[in-house]
Amino acid sequence: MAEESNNKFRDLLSGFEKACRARGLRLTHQRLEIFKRLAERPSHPTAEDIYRKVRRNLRTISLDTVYRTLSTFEDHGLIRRIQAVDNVARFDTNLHPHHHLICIKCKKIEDFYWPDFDELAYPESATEWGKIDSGHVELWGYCRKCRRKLKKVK
Amino acid sequence: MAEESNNKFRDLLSGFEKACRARGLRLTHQRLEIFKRLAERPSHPTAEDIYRKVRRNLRTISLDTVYRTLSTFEDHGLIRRIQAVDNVARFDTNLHPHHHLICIKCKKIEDFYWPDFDELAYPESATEWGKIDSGHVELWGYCRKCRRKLKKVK
DNA sequence: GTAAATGCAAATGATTTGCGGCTGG
DNA sequence: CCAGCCGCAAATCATTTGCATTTAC
Repeated sequence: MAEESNNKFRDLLSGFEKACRARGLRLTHQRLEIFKRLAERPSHPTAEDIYRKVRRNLRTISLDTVYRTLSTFEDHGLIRRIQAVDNVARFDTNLHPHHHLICIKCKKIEDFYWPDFDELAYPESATEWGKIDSGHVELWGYCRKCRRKLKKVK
Repeated sequence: MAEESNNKFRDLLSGFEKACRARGLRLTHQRLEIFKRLAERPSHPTAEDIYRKVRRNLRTISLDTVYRTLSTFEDHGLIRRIQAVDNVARFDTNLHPHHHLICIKCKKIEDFYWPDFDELAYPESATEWGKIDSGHVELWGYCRKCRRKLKKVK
């Protein structure tokens, strides 16, 4: 249980429990386990990824519970859904405002921060459209690893 | 055929034909029809949307041909795929650099332009990641129509 | 005790694929 | 002519849903 030694992890967990109580969400084993696996690493797992991880500790959990739980978490603003590539939803536990780098080749998604963008005022065409809630950037390109591979082929 | 009277449309079409020839893509009725229906309006149709439209002129076309054709067009950079909401791919025929406004409620996607963003230099964290090809912004919020509805409920 | 959450199995919906026949170049 | 394309039907893959049972509070 390397996780227990991690203060940040414990904070996330107690924050999660508080948020659930505040919203009347029941603290089930399944939800706790899913949240833990989400919080332990800032990756962008699919529902299947989470399912595989969670199953190690909760042998009987079902995939549809994972789907339902992820949707619930999303509805309550505890996680963010990324629907950018390959028709598979990925989930982002990084709730700080941030942006995504997506590799055209390997489809991996990485987070990055961009203060200059965050400070930019939205253009009129956007504010006229309606009430903007949030904005984020997707940068598409070739990650270092895939670039290296492409060069070899040439 | 209102389309024939439209010069912009004719230019798009002849550009398309030229691009196909240059790439060795056969100019089939299906491809032409699909391209025409895509080019006639700058919306963000799904494969189904296109299929319904194209069927009016090409009664025997099949949905899988539409899927295949859209993928082919995408591979050749003739259209852009938008995978942002609801697990349905939408296709964008606007090839000029632009960005998207997405309504949280009705999920409609609208284009907008943002020169200030386009001029912004990518941050170091991004350029270090790899070679960036393109960048675009998604702004999420409530469009005017949905906002009006929400206010009524309150 | 009771509403909410889960597990199971089956349904759904978008997208893809194998294959035999058609057709543009 | 013949590789590339198409239509058809069936498969696949992610995600959702109905329902009976279990569980957190």
